[in-house]
Amino acid sequence: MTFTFQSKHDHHHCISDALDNAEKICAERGQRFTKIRKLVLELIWQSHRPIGAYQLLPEIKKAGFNSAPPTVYRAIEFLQELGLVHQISSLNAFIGCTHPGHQCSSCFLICGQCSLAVEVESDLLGSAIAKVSSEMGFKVEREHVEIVGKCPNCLKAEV
Amino acid sequence: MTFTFQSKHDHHHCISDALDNAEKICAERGQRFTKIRKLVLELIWQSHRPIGAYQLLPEIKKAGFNSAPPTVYRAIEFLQELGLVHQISSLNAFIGCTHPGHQCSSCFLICGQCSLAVEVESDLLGSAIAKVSSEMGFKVEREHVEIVGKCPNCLKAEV
DNA sequence: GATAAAAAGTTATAATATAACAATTATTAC
DNA sequence: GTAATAATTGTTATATTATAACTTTTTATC
Repeated sequence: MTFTFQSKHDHHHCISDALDNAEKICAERGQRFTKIRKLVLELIWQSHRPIGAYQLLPEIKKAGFNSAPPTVYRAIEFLQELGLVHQISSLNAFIGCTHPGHQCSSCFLICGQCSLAVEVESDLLGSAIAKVSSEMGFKVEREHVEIVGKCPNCLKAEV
Repeated sequence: MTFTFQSKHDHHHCISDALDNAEKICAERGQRFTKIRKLVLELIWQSHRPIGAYQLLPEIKKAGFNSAPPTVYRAIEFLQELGLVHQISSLNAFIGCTHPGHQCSSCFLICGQCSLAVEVESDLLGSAIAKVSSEMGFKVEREHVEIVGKCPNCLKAEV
């Protein structure tokens, strides 16, 4: 049921799933899922496109919160630490995690045209990284795998 | 002869190799390897650590060039387009390419402690990315694979 | 309810990157 | 060789992204 570039899907379901999941994970870890944190997560989940921190500020203001940068960065940091949000470094942007709690390696397929991004888990990828690292005597802590290209929708539209 | 976290190597050789290579690639492509471009490449190659654009500015000034940000960003952009330099997005930094001209997928192993970074080529990684992408109907254009962790030197020093 | 801890508000600023236009240098055509 | 053209670099200003430091408010604990 995860998003796979197919344009037809019930996105409200994506959002509510993400929020429910967050609620659960916060509870498990004894962390507070405050209004701002929830709002920021919801705003990040407004689409399957990575979104910049500053783009969230106006909406946060509309919702009646303080909308200075630290507000949104603090919420994002919190969400990242719980694995609910990922940073897409090459875009200076953030996206909701579609596999929260999973240990498996994942990568982001990011369309350079429409900006849609899909997170894909892959054991093959994980083992490739593990092999490369162990051969170098390197101990992996974090992985950032961002693949930029064209999504199937944009490829189809090209013809 | 590529750097692999082993601390003992003739780094002057790394630098001169990189500059020679750049010279050759520029010639092949009919591009001008100007003084600034050469200097910036040399400065980026001063170590095997990703370096920020602003860190280069003082050295550029010392060398008697204009040292406003556009100077260095333009040179970096040029070098990136020729595949001589890579951006490490997660650090907002740049590093010299150790496999210029190669088509193979590569990833960066970045030590979170000493900041040393090694670029490793891997067919296994390439095929994992190819598989994941093709399954999604996604056409790959660029890959950013950044693995953060601990290098063998820092692991050894830990005990 | 008092106390301590956590979170959010607030102000200021740091760090990174680019836009826009002018001046210079190199290349090409004649 | 010189004029015209293109490429590169200089320069000024500013946009974008992110964090530091301190205050106030809210929540949890005793």
